[in-house]
Amino acid sequence: MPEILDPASPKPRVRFAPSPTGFLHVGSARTFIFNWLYARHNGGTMILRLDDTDVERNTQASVDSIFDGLKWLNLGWDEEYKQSERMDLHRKTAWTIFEKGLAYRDFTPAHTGDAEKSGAQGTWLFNPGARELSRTESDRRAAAGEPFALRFRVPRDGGQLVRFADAVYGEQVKAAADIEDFALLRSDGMPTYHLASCADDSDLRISHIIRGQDHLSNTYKHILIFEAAGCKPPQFAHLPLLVAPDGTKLSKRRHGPVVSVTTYRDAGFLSEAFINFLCLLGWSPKNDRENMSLQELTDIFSLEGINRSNAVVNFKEASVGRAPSPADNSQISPDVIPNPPRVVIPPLPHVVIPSEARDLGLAAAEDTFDPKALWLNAEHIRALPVEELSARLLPIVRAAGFDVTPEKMLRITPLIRERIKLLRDVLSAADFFFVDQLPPYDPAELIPQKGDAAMAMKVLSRAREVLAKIEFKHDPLDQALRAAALELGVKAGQMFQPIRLAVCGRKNAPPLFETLEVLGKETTLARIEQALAMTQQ
RNA sequence: GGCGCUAUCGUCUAGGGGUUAGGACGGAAGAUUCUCAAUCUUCAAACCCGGGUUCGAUUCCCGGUAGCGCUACCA
Repeated sequence: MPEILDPASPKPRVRFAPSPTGFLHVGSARTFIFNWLYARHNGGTMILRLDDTDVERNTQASVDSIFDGLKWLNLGWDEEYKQSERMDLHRKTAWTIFEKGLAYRDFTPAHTGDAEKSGAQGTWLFNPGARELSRTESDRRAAAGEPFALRFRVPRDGGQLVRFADAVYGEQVKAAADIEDFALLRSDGMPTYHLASCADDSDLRISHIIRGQDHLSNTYKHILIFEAAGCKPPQFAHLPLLVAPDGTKLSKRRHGPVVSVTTYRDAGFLSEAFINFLCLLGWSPKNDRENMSLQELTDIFSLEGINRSNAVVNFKEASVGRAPSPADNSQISPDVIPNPPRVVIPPLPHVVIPSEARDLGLAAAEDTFDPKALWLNAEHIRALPVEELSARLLPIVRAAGFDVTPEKMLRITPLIRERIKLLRDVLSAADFFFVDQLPPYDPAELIPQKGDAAMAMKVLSRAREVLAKIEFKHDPLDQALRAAALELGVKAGQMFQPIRLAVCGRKNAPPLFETLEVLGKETTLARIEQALAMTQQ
């Protein structure tokens, strides 16, 4: 419940007001973040309000999805409301406007749709005759039970102008004559978005409305409502839209799950990196800083840094886990599906055969997201203390079916920390630490650069001897294996590479000595043994 | 169709009447290391078009074009 604040308080009150008609997408998430940042920067209040006045399209699944996404963002909010529980207020506001003569009943049946829309020339402003209906006539028909919508009586003459100052887009002016008589109440008595939104913003004493630019032209209507209701309009700040690489607005149908916040979560983004990334779209600190912590963002965020042109989220379209579509032939529109299918999950190492396939699986996920988001995520991963990163990795590894102790994970983490861009990459980057049995690999890969099968044999058998009798610590391993290489007359690289392959099952892996140290003598020797057996065939 | 908003490298952006138009991601090349990654160095890459104002416009003004938004008893 709202705390009672001094109405003259300089502390801003902002709100994020999603309508639960689809999953939380990245554009909405950014709006939430900017509101939150503004509130926190100024010591204000962040309000979450579910704008659920469209009973037809609202779904509980969507509400869940929005909370899912916001929970992951982990920013929190101070107050929470649901518009559907405040309809008395909305209606009261509507009738107040009506009593002032600034709204009228329109008994015209609702537009049935696109029929006239396609062929429409010019702009529809109001239904003929409705505006002029006398109050007594209007009251009589209403009393007789005739359905009507309540419409705002937009001033039609005198060349009136509606104006407001937008913190981002500057002074905005529009001729009232160009604004249609929009509805306040539907014929079923339900408030419309415009009415409910303004009534609530005023009642909740919202000081700043920070929202998508798609509402810029709606704002004139809102100004009209605020004024008709006798309220002072809040400050407005419209945000440039986030669009897809093709320039169109983000949509699940067209662009797939990449537009959903939960996709980023499931792919292994750190929420702080995701937030950082979103902040850089349409806003700039103007000092070339890019990699920023939440605290830094909070400290330097300001409305002045917001720019006016749309920003593209540079993802690769539809390369991410396309809906398993033909299977689910649900009739609901794709935009309404609350939790889109997850990203292609890199196949589990112990299931997959060729290492190329593994790499491809990973590449698919990485190619999907905006490269900058990936880079920032990698930066944030590296900035995390090892303990923290390890703790975040562990549940992912376990969920993939590997039994790893926190202690072992903590030893593995420093080895892969600079090699992963997404948390999920741990599965492909550290797979060989988790499995008992390495997936099969081509024995030909054991052959070192500028070497042959004989050299591989020679190196591996020598390694087997040497490793059997030394301590598995970085320095001794380093010295012993280099010495062995010297004895055998091969280059260090030619010595290390067959061992790496035998032990990791692939060519690219973390540094050898650290790896052996974590893997331990027993596993290492067993894998070298296996490799030797393979080269013999 | 009407009304509105926007326009700097591929992408995110800084800048602003005179600049070698800056940074970042991504790309390319090189250095480095036992591979990969990380790191470092270097390179390629942009002011939508046309008028006007001005000694001088990428910057200011107008027009065009393009993109986007609104134009519902959706939000």
